[in-house]
Amino acid sequence: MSTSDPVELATALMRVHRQVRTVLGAVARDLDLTVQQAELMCVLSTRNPSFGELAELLGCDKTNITGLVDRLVRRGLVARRVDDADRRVTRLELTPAGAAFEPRIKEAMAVAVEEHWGSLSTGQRSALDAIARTGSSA
Amino acid sequence: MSTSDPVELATALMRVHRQVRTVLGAVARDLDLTVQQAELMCVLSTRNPSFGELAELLGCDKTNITGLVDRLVRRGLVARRVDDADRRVTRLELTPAGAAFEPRIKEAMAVAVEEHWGSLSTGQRSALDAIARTGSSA
DNA sequence: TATTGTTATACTCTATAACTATA
DNA sequence: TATAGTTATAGAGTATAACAATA
Repeated sequence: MSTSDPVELATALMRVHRQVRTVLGAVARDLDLTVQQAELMCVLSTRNPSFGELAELLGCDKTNITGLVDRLVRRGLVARRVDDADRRVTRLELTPAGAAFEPRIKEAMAVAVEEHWGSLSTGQRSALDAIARTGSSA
Repeated sequence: MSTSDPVELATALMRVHRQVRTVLGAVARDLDLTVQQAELMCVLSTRNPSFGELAELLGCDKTNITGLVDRLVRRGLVARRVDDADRRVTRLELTPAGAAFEPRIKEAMAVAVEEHWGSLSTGQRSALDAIARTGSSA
């Protein structure tokens, strides 16, 4: 069990990725959201990114952000706001309805996550926290 | 920084999920695969799951497995095999070409992952390993 | 009758290329 | 000329419902 083997690190990350995806998918569906919509909502709770930044945060091409945002705008959860400093840039923000809804996503995720990973020790949780902060600016 | 807060645990997992998705997406695209195709290939390296088990492992409906598998069959990477004990069941296996290809996915992921998370300590890596094994049978 | 995999359908996500508006 | 967001397009992933084969 050589935990410093890069392939094992990759395997573990892929495994966690699959598991989180499954849990998040179920939670999102219960809230009538897709995984990507849920992720975007949660990102907005701490930032007002441009569309290009959103593409980087969500790991997809910028052209996909338009439609993704459109569907959430149609539901009244997010709103576009032109950047005053550079009018080419559009920033995204939660509407009041979106700001009220976003904590429900995280809380539903928290409940589901505790069912699967509730037995993790404090040390393991802080390690996960470090991993989450290490990866990149995302 | 109360790492035992369930919402923080959920937030960290969602963050890792997004980051891994971004990295895996880029790696998969380089190998002319989608994220789901790459995940399926890696799952097959240690199992020969039924289609129902695959759906659970990948966190999607069983009806999606048919098309996902079809595209990999068309590329000669995987093969269906009817279960002798229960002929309703189809099990999936890597072809020789698929078995030769699968390690390249994990190695490419390992290289990319080391770029992002290479600074993790041994303790953090083994914590991640525990998290990956805790979630479920997946 | 119940279960496994498939098909049909509709919608969402995805990248590539070409476009508009702004810088 | 370069950059941010949009549109058009084609392909892949997604769930729901209905179906065929097997148990």
